[in-house]
Order: sequence, then structure tokens, then C-alpha cells
Amino acid sequence: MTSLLGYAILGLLAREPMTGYEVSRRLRRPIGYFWTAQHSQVYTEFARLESGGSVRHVVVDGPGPRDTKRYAITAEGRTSLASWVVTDPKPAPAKSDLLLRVYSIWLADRGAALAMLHRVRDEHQGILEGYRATLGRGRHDLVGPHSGQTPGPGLADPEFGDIAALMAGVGYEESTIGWLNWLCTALDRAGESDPPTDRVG
Amino acid sequence: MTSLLGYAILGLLAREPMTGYEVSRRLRRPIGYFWTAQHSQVYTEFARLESGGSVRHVVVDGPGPRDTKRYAITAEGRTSLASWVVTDPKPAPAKSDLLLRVYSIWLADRGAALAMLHRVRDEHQGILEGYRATLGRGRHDLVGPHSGQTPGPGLADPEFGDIAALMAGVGYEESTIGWLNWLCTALDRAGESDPPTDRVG
DNA sequence: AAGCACATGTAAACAGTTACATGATTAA
DNA sequence: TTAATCATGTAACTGTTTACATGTGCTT
Repeated sequence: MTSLLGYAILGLLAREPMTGYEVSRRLRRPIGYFWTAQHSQVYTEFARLESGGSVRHVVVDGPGPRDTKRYAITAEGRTSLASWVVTDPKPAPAKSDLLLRVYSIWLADRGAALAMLHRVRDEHQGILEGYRATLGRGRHDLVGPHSGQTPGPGLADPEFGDIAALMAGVGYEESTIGWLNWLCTALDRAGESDPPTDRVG
Repeated sequence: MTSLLGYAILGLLAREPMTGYEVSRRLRRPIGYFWTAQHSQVYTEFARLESGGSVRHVVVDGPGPRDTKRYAITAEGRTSLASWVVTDPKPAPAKSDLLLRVYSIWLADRGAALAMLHRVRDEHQGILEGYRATLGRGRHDLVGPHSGQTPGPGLADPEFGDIAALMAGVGYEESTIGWLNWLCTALDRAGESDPPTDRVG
């Protein structure tokens, strides 16, 4: 009954109570880049979660014309989150704006395509560095694919989830950057024989 | 004005004319896993593309109560696709069902979590093998990050886009599988100190 | 005085999924 | 005869984005 957005919110509240504003802020560019939502969606989802008994709120004083509400996960919410976590995700339909463009890149002007790919690569490079910095700021036991001996956070520690998500983000960005570099090289090589003009029409 | 789905369809039609049914079939599990759509969405999008002058159809005889229509991209459609291709994609909001679960995995039962992660890894392994098989079936010039000397397809060849998308898929699956293996190991290590029971409530 | 961060909501539009509806041909 | 594949469409619903709406307190 709970939606994926609902579980995203519960995952945040399981760490600490938050206002709708704080949840929205975390869901703009989340740690590990795995879910996003607008504040309008968050506020309506809170209402559904509360009527389902997964969260509860207390009113605290704050600015503006309305009450500020701080939400906390309930025991029921925690249980439902914990049992959903181990169910099978449906095979990701992974819609990629970038891949969609690359699929049709053979129609485009080579120079313009290369410029776009370089911009995208630089952006991913920045994101990757951000993830690495975040990993570095945390405790760095457990980090590194073969770090072996040092004991990491216990399974019951939320940092386990944080680090796992960050590691996924690092791996994803690294693989994307590697692919973009390969693609730029391939595009250069493919372009050597062709004239550098737009070949539409 | 054209939606991302519209460009996905144009990208397919730029290769060869197709019926709505064929486009839908390709969009269920696309080459490189980068876009999906239901047939209901495809048929309505065709209407929009046609009223915008990007596609045209001819009626061919076929089964069923309605006419079978074969769609082809127009010169205008090709031009609009080619110029969209080199515009910047917006930073992918990349919603991941799996990452969402892993972010809250510290709440779950370790055994159940490991079982789920193993199922997911095996599934990704299958997808990866599928991509590799597809790459192997095509001409395999250009394939391999540092294959260097052999000339690949010209930039104006649609196979350039096919291979690029497949390479992205291979990189993504490899990185996902590597991360899942790391995660299973970390989960084992983290679980050694904790009792293997559900720690909710 | 202008702009930003905090803080919460509603409304309209668009994107996407699931279900409904029809019917021919071919293979098990 | 049962099911799958080919083939096209509409309707209802859910999810998501964008725009509207309000108002405080702090900083520049």
C-alpha cells in the first residue's frame, strides 16, 4: 500500500525525525542519487503515511502562516519498512536521458556531440568528487572493495546504508565517466574519415 | 515540444520504419536498457508526433479489426532529433528501487537481505551476459575500451549508437554486480558480531 | 530594500501504468 | 482448443512536475 516515495521518506525518518521541508531538501539531490521528489509530493505523501499509521507528527513553533510539523516514524512504520526492504525490486526501467541522446548520436554534428559529452563528463566528475569527499568525511572503515580486516559499522547502524548508497554512487559515476571517455575517443576515431558537417537532410 | 518518449520513438524510426506494435516491443526491454514505454503510451505519442510533422504513416494490410500502420520519420523529424541529441541532458534523477532498499537495509533481517541481494545479482549477471552476447553477434570493431587501431563504423552509421548504448549497459551491469558482491561481503562481515535476528521493535 | 532560507500547503498539467476492448493467424 | 503473436486503440488511475499562494526572520 505504501508507495516507493513513502519508503524513501520512511528511510529518512528511520534515521531521525524531520520536517517536511527537511525531507524535501534531502530528496532534491539525495545521498547516493537514488530518489528525488518535490516538496509538493512530500507533503501529500506525509498525509498518506500518517493515515496509514507509519508516521506521527508533533507541532513545533516556526515561521510562516502555518504550523511547523516534525514527523517521526512509528514502530509500525519501522516494521513495514524493514519487511519491504528485503522484497525483490522490479528490474529497473532505468530511463536515461543521456543514453537516449547517444543512441541517436550518429545523426548529429560531431563537434557539437563531443562538446556535449565533455560537459556531461565534467559534471559527472564533479559529482564523483562530491561522493568521495562525503565518504572521506565519514568514518572510513568498511570503505574500499577489498579493505578486508577492519570492522565496519554493525548491520543495525544506519551508516551501513549511507555507505552502501555512496559506494553505489561512486561505482556508477566511475563507470559512466569511463564510458564517456571511451565514447569521445570512438567519436574522434569515427569522425576522422567523415567530414565534420551536419549530415541531416 | 517533443517529449523524451517522442525522441525515443524517433531514434528507433531513424533506423527503420516500424508499426506501433514493433516500437512498443523494442521499448519493453530496449537495447542498452535506457528507455521503456507501454503500447498505450506509444500509440498516443505517434498521434502527437504526426501532428507535429515528425512522422508519417502508410496503411498496410494486417490482422485484427483495425488498420495496421507503418510509421516513418520525416526530414523534419530527423532534423529535430539531430539537434536535440547534442543538447545537455538534465542531471539524471536516477530513481533506483534497489538503492532505496539498500539505504534502509540496516533495519532488515540479515539472512533475508542477503538472499534478496543474491537474487538481484544473479539477475544482473544474466542481463550482462545478454548484452555481451549481443555485442558479440554484431560486428565487433570499436568494441573494447582500448581496442585502438581497427576502424569502427562511421559516425553516420546507426550501429555507432547501438554499440555505444550496449557499452554503457555492460559498464553499468559490471559496476552494479561488483557493488552487489562488495555489499554481500560487507553484510557478512557486519553480521558476524550481531545476532542473525530481525531487530525491529 | 532586496533576496534568501525556512516552512507549508493546493491546483493544474503532464507522464506513465494498468485495465478494458477487439479480432485475425499460427503453433502446440 | 488453448495460447501466443500480431495489431490498435481508449479509459481510469497513479506518480511527478510546475505553478500558485502565504508569510517570517536573517543577511547583504
